[in-house]
Amino acid sequence: MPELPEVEVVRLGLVPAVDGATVAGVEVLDVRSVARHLEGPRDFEATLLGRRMRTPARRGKFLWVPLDDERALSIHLGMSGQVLLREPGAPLDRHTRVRLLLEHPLHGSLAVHFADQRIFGSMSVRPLVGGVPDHAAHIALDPLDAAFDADAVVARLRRRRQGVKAALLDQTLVSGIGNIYADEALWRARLHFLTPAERLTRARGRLLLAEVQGVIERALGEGGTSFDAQYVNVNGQSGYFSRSLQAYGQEGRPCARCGTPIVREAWANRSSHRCPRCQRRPRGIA
DNA sequence: ACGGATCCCTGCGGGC
DNA sequence: TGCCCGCAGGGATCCG
Repeated sequence: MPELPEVEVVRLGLVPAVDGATVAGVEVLDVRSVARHLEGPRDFEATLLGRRMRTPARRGKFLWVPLDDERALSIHLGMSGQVLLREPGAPLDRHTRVRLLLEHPLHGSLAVHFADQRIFGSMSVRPLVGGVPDHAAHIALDPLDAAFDADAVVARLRRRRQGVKAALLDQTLVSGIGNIYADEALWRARLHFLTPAERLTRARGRLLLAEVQGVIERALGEGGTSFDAQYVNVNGQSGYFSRSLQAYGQEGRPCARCGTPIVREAWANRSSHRCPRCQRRPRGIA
């Protein structure tokens, strides 16, 4: 479920809790949640135990906690993952799949619950390659990265024949964008999701990326997008950006620009939302 | 290179 | 009430 802003909210919540903490306990409650730890659940537990944690980092939707041994605890929230900070011995949250016990030199003991309803998310310990977990090596920089080069991304975008939404969702081109923020950025840029990326002018491409950046920053400022209790921060609280959505989930509601009802269309086994007037189907596209 | 389908899962809300 | 269906914010992989 979570996209870049939601993952960043989780990362920010984790920083003070885990930076400098030592892992004092690890319990895998559902082995499926550590399937990406190739050495198995027992190794996951043994490997983490006693490790000191450093400042959590993120690229796109990948989140990780660097350890004291050139590896990192890698966390991907998938569609329904949550990282929750709890008192030690606190009752398990629903769908808790992994529980960590940490000892922090300043804050004392703390439990970390990894809860995940659908188990598309995962935890694993992975070697860091160039500062990034090896299984995220193919992920492109995200729009919040200091080294993000918008012009370079636009240049690559304009070489793609695929529809612009498919390009935005391709994590090897630019990372962190999911279905919500793709629809929001396209609405802001007044682009139909099937517009071939190669048809964008350089200026239009830059504008689109600026809209991506803008919507991500605003969402982050609101604590992310929550539709229900599914996406929450490390303290179990929802974000407020769902109030500001203009396209995603707005089927039948008037477009904020022109009043035409927003439509929802099936696309690539998911949904796309757009204003049929502001975001016209491009010529020659069925 | 790209679109599309499939799989990994659980749970919800709507329609009948 | 109960059952079936569609749907859900991700992504790896395979096929054509």
